[in-house]
Formats: sequence, structure tokens, C-alpha cells
Amino acid sequence: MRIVLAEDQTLLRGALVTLLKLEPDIEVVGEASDGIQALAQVRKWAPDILLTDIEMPGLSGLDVASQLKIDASATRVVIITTFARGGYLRRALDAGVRGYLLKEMPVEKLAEALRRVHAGARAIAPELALDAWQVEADPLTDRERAVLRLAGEGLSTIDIGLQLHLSGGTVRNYLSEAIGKLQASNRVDAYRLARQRGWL
Amino acid sequence: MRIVLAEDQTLLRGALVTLLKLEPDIEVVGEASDGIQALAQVRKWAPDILLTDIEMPGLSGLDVASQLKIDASATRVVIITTFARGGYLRRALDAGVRGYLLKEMPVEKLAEALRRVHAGARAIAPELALDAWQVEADPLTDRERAVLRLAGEGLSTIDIGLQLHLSGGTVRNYLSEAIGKLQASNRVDAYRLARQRGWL
DNA sequence: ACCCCAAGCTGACAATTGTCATACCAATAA
DNA sequence: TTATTGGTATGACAATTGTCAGCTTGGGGT
Repeated sequence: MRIVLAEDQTLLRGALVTLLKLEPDIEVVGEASDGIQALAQVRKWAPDILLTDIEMPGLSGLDVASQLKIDASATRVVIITTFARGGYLRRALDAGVRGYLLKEMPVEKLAEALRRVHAGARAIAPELALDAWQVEADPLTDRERAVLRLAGEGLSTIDIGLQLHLSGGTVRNYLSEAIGKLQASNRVDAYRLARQRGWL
Repeated sequence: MRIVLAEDQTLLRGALVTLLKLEPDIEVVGEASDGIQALAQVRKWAPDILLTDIEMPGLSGLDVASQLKIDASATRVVIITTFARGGYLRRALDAGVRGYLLKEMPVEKLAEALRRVHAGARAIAPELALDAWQVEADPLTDRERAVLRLAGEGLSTIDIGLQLHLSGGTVRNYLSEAIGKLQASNRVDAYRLARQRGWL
């Protein structure tokens, strides 16, 4: 089983590579510390499996999975992340990933999960398997998401407008919309809620 | 060299334990997934070294280090964290830690750093060693920090007041103070800045 | 050609937030 | 005793934010 590992935290990446190499049936053919590299490595080596984090600089692991789906790549994608966010799982499944594991997981089970995926099965973290699909869909539009992201960084309405080439009023309208949809009490609250559901 | 490892992410903790056990001169005598457990393990085993994360549920790694300093424990503390925040480093050094490592670090160097600390030396991540002490001190008061934390979660001025038993006006005063001290443009910006400097 | 809709925009108004000056009280320092 | 100071509170005012209704414009559908 040939795999590529993408994870931005050097320490964890190194530790996992070392451990996976100890498994007789696993070969780590490539490593990446961001999404761009991950994509390049997969295209170069066409491994059986890409084991990837979600939150990485540049392209996220979900973006990489989507791209590989478009490429009709034979490489199977397994996500490994800290976040048990419904939205992430849904996006992952939409992107055709075969596994979704949480970093809240004993190392010993990792190789096993990879083998299951290699054998054609799925490997979804048990905490998530239940409500897998009954996660509410993201109600936000692209604009609302963009505006919310900047609001979360502390930008004022007009500064957000400058960044996105929108008028201040329009930005306020989008924020108001988002606050309403998320039943938040203000922009910061809305940002938090969207983030924790995996919609940003 | 007997060590206790405290890290809340199961996967990383497990991986590090496995790797450290491969080192002939290192023995992992205890594991903890939060600060309370870490303190208990250290008191129970009196290891040579406590290798600990900072951000963990309950007590932070910095709190544990402070407590061990008060205990006059012989166990040396080595911090391992994602965050290169000046404030964290300063607090760590104040708490008498012997090492401050970043997770942005090759695994191979970990055992080496532990050995250096065991031998009586320090191990500070090179990225930080330079400006170690010239980090600006935290200008915020306890109240300002408390108010800022809640503001960062999206609470309104009055809700913050309710939580802290302060009037809305007072909360606004503290926020205004904090915003001024940090040269932020509003509460969210102030929250971000304080957070990224390791003051929250 | 006609209708509908989404993306943007504006204006008006209320609520919240940010700034400042001032005040009170208890504890501490001189 | 008499400042001084830190923590808390008010009130007043301006700026920003949140809500809402309504306007324009440029595609799609039919």
C-alpha cells in the first residue's frame, strides 16, 4: 500500500511517517506540508491513498480531495482532522473521500483504517458516522461567507467593503442576512457559529 | 531518563509515546490528556522531565509549570506547542521551564532536546531564542483580559457585564481601554491581537 | 418579448459600541 | 492625616452596526 501524507505540523507529520514506515505493508512515498504540495505529490506518485489534514496553508485538504475527484484520480483520500464539524464531513463526502478520521484517535487504529480503505471499504470516525448525512446544509451564500470571514478578523464594515469591492451598505446587508440565518446575535457570534459548523 | 507526556490530542500523544519508547535511554512513565492529570502524574511519578503542550482543557501547560515551581518540584518542564507567541514564552520562562519547543520541528530533534534538558541545559526553539526576553510585557489588567475573552466569543456588552457582575458601562470602559492599549480598531481586533501575542 | 431573480445599492432608523470626562469609594502610600 | 491610586460607575456624544424596505440592472427561462 503506497501512501502520500499531507499534514502541515512538522512534528506530527514526521511522527506519523516514522510510525507508518514501521508497518510492513505500508510505504510512504511522499510527504506534503500544504495542499499544493499534496496535489503535486499525488499526481507525481499516484499512490493508493492520500492521508491528509484539512486545515493547511493554501489549498485545504477538502480542496485537494475535490480536485482529485475532478481529475478522476484513482487515489483514495482519507481525511484526518481535529475538527468534528458536520460541514467538513459533508463537504468531504461530497468530494468523494473514503475516510474521515479525527486526531482524537489512538495511533494504533490508523494503519487499520488505511487498510480498510485500501480494501475498498470506508473509514468514518465512529463519533460522526451516525449523523453523517443529517447535518444541516450550509445556508450561506458565497458572499455571506466571504464577508463573515473578514468580519471574524475584526475588519469594520467599510474595510470589508474595500476588500471585496462592495459598498458598506451591501456588506451590512450580507452580514444581517448571515446573522439571521444562523440565529446569531451579532457578526462575531455569527462567525463563531459558522466556523464551528465547518462552513467557513 | 523518565518522562511524563501531557498532550490533549490523542493521535499526537500516542505517536510521540511510541517514538520516545524506541529511544533506549528514555522511559515514558506517564501520560496525560489535560493539565490536571499532568500535575497528578508528575506528583505521582516524580519524573525527570514533563513534556507538555500549552493549550489543554482545564489547566494549561503554563499553569502546570507554575504550580510545579511552587511545589519546588525537581521535575524539569519542557513545553511543546504550536504557538510562537511572545507572551507564552515569557510566561513559560517566568514559570521556570527548561525548554520551549514548537510543533513546527522535526521529530528527530525531540529526543535530543530532552537529553539536553536532562543534562541541565536549556532547549529553546531557535526561532524564539533571539527575542526571548525583549517581548513586550502584557499591558492588560485582569479585568481587561476577562472582558476581552468574552467579547471574542461574540457576547454583547451587557451579557459580558452579566457574566462578570459589572455594569454595561464599566465593560465598555474596559474594552475601550484594551482597544487603546493594543492600538486595535475595535473589540474583535483587540481580541485577535491579544490572543496572537499570547496574552489571553 | 416578457417575467423573474440574484446581486448590488441606497436611505432611514434603532440599537450597540467606542470615547471621554467625571465621580465615588476603599486601600495604600507619604 | 492627606494625597494617590485602582476598581467601578454615570452620562453624554459620536461612530458603527443591525434591520428593513425599496430600487436598479443584467441575465436566464418560457
